[in-house]
This record gives sequence, structure tokens and C-alpha cells, in this order.
Amino acid sequence: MSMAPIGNKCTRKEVNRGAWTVEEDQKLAQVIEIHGPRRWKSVAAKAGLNRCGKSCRLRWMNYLRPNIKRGNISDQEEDLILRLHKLLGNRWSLIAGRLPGRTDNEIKNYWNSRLSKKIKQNEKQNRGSRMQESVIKNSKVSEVDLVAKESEEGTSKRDDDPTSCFIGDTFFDFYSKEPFSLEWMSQFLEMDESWCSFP
DNA sequence: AAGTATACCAACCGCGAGCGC
DNA sequence: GGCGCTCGCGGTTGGTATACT
Repeated sequence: MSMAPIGNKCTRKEVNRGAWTVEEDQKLAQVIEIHGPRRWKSVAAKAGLNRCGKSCRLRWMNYLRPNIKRGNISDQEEDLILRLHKLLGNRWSLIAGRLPGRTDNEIKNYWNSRLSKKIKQNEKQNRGSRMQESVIKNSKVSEVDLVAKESEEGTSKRDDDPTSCFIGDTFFDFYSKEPFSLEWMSQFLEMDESWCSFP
């Protein structure tokens, strides 16, 4: 693999950087409406934006795209993030794919700023009491933990695709592009509940 | 009220993969 | 097969808002 081409980089001197203005947002949205969200370099040029393609893509994906859900992450969403992260690791785009209207960036930020701390706190609190419990639970939890470990390592021993797994008898495919379904989510939460408990 | 610490989030960066020429 | 372009991902940074002293 060759090094990343120069064209992929946003050179500091050549482009605007930092926060986007309302005017820039409008220009970008207009061009995307006409030409679609692709060829970001030309989108930037057509919009007359002094931004690199990558910056335009990011702005569109994380902010301007239709159906973006903004605001607080609900308890149900948080629960789902925790469980999916347990299974998939830091694969934010996959996790975001199962949370309608949420972006990978948003989930990553949410995880880094809140959930990771929350987990550390819980681990501290539970370290003592869980020592005993874990001996009993280990046999049950190991299924999910194994998948999570394999996902992180990318070396699933029982399946080439680490982004799907069985929980109990049910197959969950995290790469599936099918539209979000509340049924899927509640089924996942329900099934996962019986296999692992957080924390 | 002012200064400092912390939390949050938008944006940037580097890299790898896919694709067409 | 090699090269350049484009896209997408995950890690990181930096600015701003809020809380605290």
C-alpha cells in the first residue's frame, strides 16, 4: 500500500479551517442537493468553499445530513451503545449504524467523554463484589466475551465475520444495511440481557 | 467577579481500502 | 501491476461552555 496521496490531505495554507459558518453550510447543502453526497472534492469546488473534500464530507455526515438526531442520548440508546461496544469494540460506524440518526462521531464522543468514565467508576465499585460473582457467572458470560474479544482482535475463531454473532440461538448481523428496526433493537436488548449483565 | 479546572463536541489528521485508468 | 483519486474509519486535538474555588 502506498502512502496516502497528497490530494487526500487538507493543506493548512490552502483551505479554511475551524468551525463552519451558516453560509458555508447553506452552500454545501445546496450543492449536495443537486449533485449528491459524493465526489467531495468537486462538491467543495462547486460550492465555492475554500474547504477540502474531507472537511465537507465530515460536515455533511455529522451535521447537515437529513434525519440527524440531535440532543441527549436516551437511556435505551446508551444501553444499546454499551452492549454493542461490548460486542464490537471501538467500531463506531457499526454501532452508529444501529442507532438511527446518530453519527459515529457523536457516539465516539459520547463514549470517550462519558461512558468510558462511567465504566471505570463501575469497575472500581464492583471490583470487590464481582470477584465472587464472576466465578459463578463466568461460564455464562464467556460466550459474549469471546465474541467481543474476537471482534477486537479481528480474529474470530468460529466465523470469518467478526461483526456478526449468535446470542443464544439468534443471529445478529451488525453489518447489515437493512433499515433500523425497533424490533431488532428490542430483540437484541432482550437476548443480550440473558447473556451478559452490565456492569 | 476573576481565575482555573473539567466536560463536551466539532473538526482535523493519518491511514487503509476500493476503484478506475 | 502501478498509480492517483476518493471514501470511510478511528484516534486525537482544540475551542467553547459550564462548574468550581
